[in-house]
Amino acid sequence: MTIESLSHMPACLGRTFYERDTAEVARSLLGKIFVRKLAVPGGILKLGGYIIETEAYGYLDDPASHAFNGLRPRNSVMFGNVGCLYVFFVYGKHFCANVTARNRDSEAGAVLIRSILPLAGQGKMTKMRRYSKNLSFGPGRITQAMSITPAHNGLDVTQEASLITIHQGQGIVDFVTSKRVGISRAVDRPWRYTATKFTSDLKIESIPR
DNA sequence: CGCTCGATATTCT
DNA sequence: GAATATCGAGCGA
Repeated sequence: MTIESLSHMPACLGRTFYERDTAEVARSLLGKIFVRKLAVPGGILKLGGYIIETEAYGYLDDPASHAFNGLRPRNSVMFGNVGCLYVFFVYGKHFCANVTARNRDSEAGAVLIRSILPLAGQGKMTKMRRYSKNLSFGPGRITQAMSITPAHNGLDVTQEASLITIHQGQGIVDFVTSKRVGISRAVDRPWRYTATKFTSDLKIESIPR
């Protein structure tokens, strides 16, 4: 199955979807459809794809989380409403996109969107990337391919009218859990989730690096 | 294929 | 001053 256009999408996921344990939301986001509406001459172009890799970042229980040391200018969105986009700048060069999520007992948390399997707008994403055919496997590559910047920090992804939304997808039939990458603290937490098979006949051989 | 390294803003020590 | 939720170039095999 392939989706040529994203013009007939189910309603985007509501607030309550993100009001659960951060790790549970991270796992649940696998197979959902991430949509970026891009203003182009003549209308709106939809870029989108299946979320196939995520990581959960908590609060006081997670020394690797930006929120661990408390509220700062950069991480303030992690302490705000759930279902909002948290975009941050890393290594002086790249942006990473997260969605805030936590249960009612926690005060901060977010899910890093690490990889997306493109379904629509591949041509535009290729132009945005320019230097690589790897469109959207890796958090920095996703933000470049879909033109996501700190200008979108705090965006509410549960509102249909938002430039970035997340929708119900086909679901997945299998995924693997592993350790998070690119961190040096709390390295043993199994809070990375990678889809390995979808309910449709889509095939994911492996995520190229 | 794998390894090393530069870029360089924000935060931490 | 050091580390960092990354990526891609340059190198050798």
